[in-house]
Amino acid sequence: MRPYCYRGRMPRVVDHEQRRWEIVYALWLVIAQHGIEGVSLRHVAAEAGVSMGRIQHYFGTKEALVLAGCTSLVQSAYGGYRETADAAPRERLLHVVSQQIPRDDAGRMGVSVWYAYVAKSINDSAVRQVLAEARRGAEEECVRLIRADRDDRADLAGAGPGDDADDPAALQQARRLLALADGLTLRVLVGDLEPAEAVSMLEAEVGRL
Amino acid sequence: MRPYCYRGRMPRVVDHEQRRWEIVYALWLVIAQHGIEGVSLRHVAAEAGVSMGRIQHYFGTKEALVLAGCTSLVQSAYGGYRETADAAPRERLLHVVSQQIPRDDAGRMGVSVWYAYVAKSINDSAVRQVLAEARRGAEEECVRLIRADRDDRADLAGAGPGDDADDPAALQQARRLLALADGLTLRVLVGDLEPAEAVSMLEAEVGRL
DNA sequence: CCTGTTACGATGCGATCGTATTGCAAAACA
DNA sequence: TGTTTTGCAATACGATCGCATCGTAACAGG
Repeated sequence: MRPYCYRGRMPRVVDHEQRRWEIVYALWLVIAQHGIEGVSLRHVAAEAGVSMGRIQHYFGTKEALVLAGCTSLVQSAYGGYRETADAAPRERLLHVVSQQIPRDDAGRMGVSVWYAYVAKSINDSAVRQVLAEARRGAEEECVRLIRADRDDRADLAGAGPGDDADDPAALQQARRLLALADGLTLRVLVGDLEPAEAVSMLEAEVGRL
Repeated sequence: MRPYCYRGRMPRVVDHEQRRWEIVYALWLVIAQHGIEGVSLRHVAAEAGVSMGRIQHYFGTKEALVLAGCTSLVQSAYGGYRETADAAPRERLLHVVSQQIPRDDAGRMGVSVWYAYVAKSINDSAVRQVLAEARRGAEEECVRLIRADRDDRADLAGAGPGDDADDPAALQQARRLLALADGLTLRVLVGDLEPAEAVSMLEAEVGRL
């Protein structure tokens, strides 16, 4: 996002990514505490301890800031998933569906922000596209994990992997798991359900594959 | 909510409930189209074709109006459920969990508004209490329906009803069904899932009880 | 040192917000 | 026919909003 003709000149060197991240994190705090309604450039600036001018400099408009907060949230979740790369498919599957269950205050904040964006996505097409892409990615990854897990167990039984055509059974399983995880997450978030119970329900569901 | 010493004097007779409902319906339209962020007294007044003064007269403050829209939404859903009073438990159960799946534009509007309130409930304790009470009611009703359905089938097999102690199995089934319905509803709402597929998944889930 | 570019704080503007206030028309009662 | 009470439209007000603009400090290259 530099000027079109960047040739190495950059006075006043600062870490742009660091600055942007500080502001996005403050944005998340504001959303978690006051909802998306409570987001104003002044509030975010105060929470981050910076001036409004800085936010304008790095994000331009409020809409761009809010959207950047959404993409950062998605990428942060994806980063957490990649750290499980060397686990068994079944463990990774359980991580995908139960990672969002809020267990501590940090988790509560993340999932509060996520739900705020979900609601916003109903009326905001840019946010909707970001979340739709993330959901499609999660769905496809779940399908892969379900098939990998099934193949693992088929190998134990001496059979080869199934056909590679699209797998409606696995797709439906994935959708069911993810939808169930979303619903349980909400109930934990509003205090209607204990985190442990939600996780154990998801474990049971994954175990029945 | 009349003056404390009402003795039948009431000039300028109007139907208060009708007036309130017109305003609440306009509020729902605004929420469905622009989200809760887009709610302002002026917008709602314009959508309802009335003056701001009337909204102030009937609801006082914006916060009270938004909360009234929430309780009206809950009661409207409850009214829809009571119309199924003379159906079999299993049919009623399917209605409870699949009624919120949006099938037409009216359904989409209702569930958009509902999701907006869900997100708001994270930071608004009054809304949270209304939704929590509704959720608890739905959960208890589902438990009743699941047990009634089970007893029906036990009667066919010649056995009596089970014990009346709290039923952890039925409770967990109810929670799982409702959470799954919430997650599927969201996916249909944002266009990631066809309504028919969501309903058929819920039918399969209810059928496996 | 000089010049150019970047980073960003400070400030101002017009729009919009929720709400308090005011005033008046219509209807019930005296 | 007043009088009173209600229903509501109109408007005024102060706060807050997003954003544009301006000024300047910091630094790189010449």
